Order: sequence, then structure tokens, then C-alpha cells
Amino acid sequence: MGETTAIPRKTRIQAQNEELILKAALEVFSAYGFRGATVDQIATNCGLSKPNLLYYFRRKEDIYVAVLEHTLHDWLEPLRSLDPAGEPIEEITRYIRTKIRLSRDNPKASRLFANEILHGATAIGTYLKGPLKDLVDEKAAIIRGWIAEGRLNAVDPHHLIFAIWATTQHYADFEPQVQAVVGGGPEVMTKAEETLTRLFVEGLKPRSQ
Amino acid sequence: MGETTAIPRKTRIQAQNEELILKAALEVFSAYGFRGATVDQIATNCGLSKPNLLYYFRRKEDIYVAVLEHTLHDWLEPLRSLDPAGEPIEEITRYIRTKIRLSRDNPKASRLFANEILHGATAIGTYLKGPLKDLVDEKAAIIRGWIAEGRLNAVDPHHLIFAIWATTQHYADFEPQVQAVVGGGPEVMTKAEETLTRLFVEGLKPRSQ
DNA sequence: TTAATTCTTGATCGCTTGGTCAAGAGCGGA
DNA sequence: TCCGCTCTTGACCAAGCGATCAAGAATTAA
Repeated sequence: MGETTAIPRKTRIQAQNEELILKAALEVFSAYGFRGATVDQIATNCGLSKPNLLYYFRRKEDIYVAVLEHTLHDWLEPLRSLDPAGEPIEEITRYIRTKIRLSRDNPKASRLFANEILHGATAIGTYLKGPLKDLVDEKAAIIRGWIAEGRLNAVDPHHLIFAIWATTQHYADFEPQVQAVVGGGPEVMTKAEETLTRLFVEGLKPRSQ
Repeated sequence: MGETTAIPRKTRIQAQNEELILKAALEVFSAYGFRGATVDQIATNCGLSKPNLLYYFRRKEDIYVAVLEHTLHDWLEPLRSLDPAGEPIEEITRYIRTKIRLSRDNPKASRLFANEILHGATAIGTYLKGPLKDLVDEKAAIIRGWIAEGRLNAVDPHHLIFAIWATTQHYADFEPQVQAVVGGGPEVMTKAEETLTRLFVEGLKPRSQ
């Protein structure tokens, strides 16, 4: 009791391997979903044996939760940085642009979450109802304020945020469909960014000004 | 050879059971995805034994493809009925309204497709590149025509269609998230419909008119 | 009623997969 | 160098799953 409670310091090897595992896990889970992915796949993908991988994460689910948590924070950063002191149209334009570029540069994270939520969000359900809801409510209040000041068209802030999420993440989550319809060149994403910003800006800019 | 070639007429029992199976399969596949779903689950779900189910569909994949095809046609009906002779804003408003109601009334179909595409669209890839692309291109041309006539704001038609798909299906595919953030009452969907139509209408209505 | 056909199922097989275990290899501090 | 701890792995296990099969039950056509 007088001693310091056991603090499990992380070995160099531990930190290194856990990072390898999380990277491989994102790859595999985002491609096949939780049930579709296999521990063997993840192990092979990062050059470890299966028992060795299970030495670092006892259960498959532990890897899954770890990679979800590890990715969630970064994913919400753009919304977090929506600035109440900024110019409304400019702030929202920047948000859309950041989100769609995140979707382009890190589609695996998008697909990981999409799959998790699509299948009931059992692993991150409490997170959604807690921190996520709090963040969204906070930003929705800001938008509501802008609307009250007449600086934005009157739309429901929550559903506006949903719309931005849906449209931007669509390009990562439904990539095969987008690819099938308009092809897969790099110009697709720039065109998407252009179209979405115009659509939302025109949709939100007050008529009388 | 002189005889008529064997036409496999469907028995009453056949038709009845196949319908039961497809219904149960939609339920299970939409909830767990292809790999996550089990033949046993589907069988139990429709009151048949597993071998009996496999008497009607030889392989698990056959059930999956069947239920996909069975649902795809209905799912695209709203886009198909976009009328080139109609009033642009009115047509698109109707399309959004129809889509979001379809998403509300048949979320399982939405989730079935979402899962299929999210995991690479291996089963319907050729359909996407064929009939779907053709349909979308056709409707995009109509929208492009409306824009050329100055009856709509200038946005890329393909990406506009993607945006409508994304925003409307979001409420089915990401239901747990929507529920976590704004709750699950029936007013959510009406509010969503209202917000989306306003957003798109304001975004598409030409400023100078 | 009879005979052919369709339908149904218990038992079972082969394979995949998550997870365990014991035993050895590697590493770091004294 | 030595010793304790961390790390690694081949072999293995039990459960779950897709699929098969043979044999019996139900249905249908005559």
C-alpha cells in the first residue's frame, strides 16, 4: 500500500508492435468489418504470428475497440475546430473542405466507422450518446446563433451537420459506386469539393443581404 | 429433342418458401452483412431447417445475390421517375422526398446496399458499371439540360445525385448515430425532410429570376 | 389408389476461426 | 556473466459454419 501501485510502463517493443497492430487492424477491419476480419489476417498483415498478436491484445474485440478509439479523436477534429468567432459561411466552407479531404486521404477510417455504425454501433454506442452528442450539440448551438443573427439561412443545425457528414463521407464509404458511375480519377474529388461547397454555400447564404 | 425443353415451373410451395427466404435474408443480411450473417440465422428466421433452405438456394451467396437483385429495382425507382418534362425544382424536391421516405420505410434495403458497397460491391459491381451508370448518366443529362436553360444553379449533376443519395440514405444507414445525437422520435424524419429540401432547393434555385 | 415427383430433415463432414498452452528465445539490469 | 522478465511461436482445441447426403414425408398427377 505504501508502495506506488504498479504502473505498467511500455517497452520499446510493446509500443512499436502495438502501433504495427493498430495500423494493420485499421486496414483489415475497414475492408471486411468486425466479423469479416480475421485475427490471422491482421497478424499476417503486420508480420506477427497470431499468438504473438494475441499476446498484446487478448481478444479480437480488444483490437477492434483500440483501433476505433485510436481513430475517433482525429476524425472529429474538423468539427471541433468550427470557430464561433469566425464568419459563418467561411467556417462552414472550411469544414466541408476539411472533411472531404479527410475522406479522401483517410478513407479507411471513414469505412471503419461506417461499418461500425451500420451494424448497430455496439462498440461505440456510449461514445456516440456522450462525447459525440455533446460536441454536436455545442456546434449546433453556434450555428443556431448564426441563424438567429440572420447570417445563415434558417435550417436545422443538427440535420445540416448530418448532411455535411453524409455528403463528404460518401466518397470514402461508397467509393466503388462513385467509381462505377463517374470513374476514379483524382479530379473526382476536386469536383466533389467544388460541387458540395457551392451547394451548401448557396443553400445557406441568406437571400436578403 | 422434339419435346419442349424443360421449363421449370414454380410450385406453389416453391414460390411461397422463396418469398419467405428472401424476406428473412433481407432481415439478416442487412443487419450483419454477408460474412456476418449465417445460413442458420436465415433458416431459423423463416422457420425452415437449414438443409431445406439450401434446397431452394444451393449456396449462401445465391441467397445474397437473389435478395440484392430482388431489392435493387425498387430502390432505383424514384430516380427512374425523374421527369425531364417536369419543373426542375419540383422534380428534385419530389425526388428527395421520395428517397427519404423510402429510407424511412425500408431502411433494411438501404443498409443492405450500403454494406455491399462498403465492402467493395463484389456482387453488384457489374450492375453498378452497367445499368446504374446508364440510369445516372441519363438523369444527369436531364439536370444538365435544366442548368443550361438557367432553371437550376450550375452544379455538377452527378455529384448532386450523390449528395441526394448520401443525405437521404444517411438516416437509414447511420441510424444509431442519428438516434444518439437527436433521439429517435418520428419527428426526426419530418425535420430531416424539411431541412434537406430547403437546403437543396435554396442551393439549386437560380439567384437571378 | 398408385406411382412419380417434390419437399423436408437428422446426421455428419471438412474447413475456418478465435483463443490457449507450454516451452523456448531474446533482452535488459545488476 | 547471470537471472528475471518480456517476447515469440508451433501445436493444439473447441466452436461455428457452409455444405452434403441418404432416407423418409408430403404432394401432385394419373
